Amino acid sequence: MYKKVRKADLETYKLDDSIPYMMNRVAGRLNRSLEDDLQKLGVTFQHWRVLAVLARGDGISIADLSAYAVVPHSTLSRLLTRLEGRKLVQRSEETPDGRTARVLITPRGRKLYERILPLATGWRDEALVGFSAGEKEVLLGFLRRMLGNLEIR
Amino acid sequence: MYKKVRKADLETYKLDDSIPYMMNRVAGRLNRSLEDDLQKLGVTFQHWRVLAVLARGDGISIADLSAYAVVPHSTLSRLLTRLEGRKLVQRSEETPDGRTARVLITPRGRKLYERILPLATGWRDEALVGFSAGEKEVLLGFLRRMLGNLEIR
DNA sequence: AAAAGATATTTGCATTTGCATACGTTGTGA
DNA sequence: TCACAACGTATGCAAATGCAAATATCTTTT
Repeated sequence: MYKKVRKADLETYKLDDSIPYMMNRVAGRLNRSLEDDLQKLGVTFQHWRVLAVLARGDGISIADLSAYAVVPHSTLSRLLTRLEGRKLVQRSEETPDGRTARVLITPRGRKLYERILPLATGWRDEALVGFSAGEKEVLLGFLRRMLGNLEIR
Repeated sequence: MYKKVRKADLETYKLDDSIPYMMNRVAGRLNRSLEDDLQKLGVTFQHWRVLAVLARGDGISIADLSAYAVVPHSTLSRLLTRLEGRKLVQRSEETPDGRTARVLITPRGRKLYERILPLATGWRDEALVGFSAGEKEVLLGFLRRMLGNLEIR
């Protein structure tokens, strides 16, 4: 047995009132804006995501990186190979475990990250024009709670 | 001349404190969860997005659909061809303009939409556990403001 | 301690993606 | 009204994607 669509849902459901939809729209536009900037640097949005995660904390496994960067394992594996080819990241030699990888960001990668960061924060600020510090904090709190709710139990 | 990375930014910038990053994580997890459900129905998340937009309002152009569904034109064009093959949508014969298309959702497409809707709202509700009605309204307001800020001036 | 099961990553393969471009249609200025 | 710019959509092509399966390593069971 699966949930039936309640008639009320069907009638009242409006896309613009849907939080997931609106989040996708906002995130999508934000990502696309940054992507346009990144293209001039010969970088992909995915590249940026990986670099940003690694810049925060090096030496994590591909599985963890996959979760943080919101990219499937298989995609990430090849993405890393490409990034390694450009000397932006590096699969560490010394792993804690024969199967687990430790992905590191190179100085070159970190430099690129620092080059991109202001572009990213610029678009963030653009999106948040008119938001008070308090409002931003509330929004961040909401997002953290949502992520917590969705975390694997 | 381009903005320099302020040292403070570099030191204090934490990924978990980044609203765009957190939005991508939340949206990403939400999308992936729904994707798993959709796979069993032989449908893609992109299919759902298109159907959801069309269910709200038929007969829009591909350009508009592209904006609402957050999918590039070229991708959407072929996506529609596939959906048309499955009789879920239809490019209308009578267009207002020789170039502009009018995309319609078929009864079959609408039925599928109604089948999927409870799955989507289910994940939304899961993410919003513990949120009061007021909080949801505030969050939605934030998202609308952000989208407004990013709209082409 | 060998076999079976878990876990982490990679790879084969068919599909999808999106940039650049082409195509057909409509609007505009000389 | 004839060129020519602007617009909306489709397509060629190279690259990226992701599911499923393979590989390699570690863990548990018997």
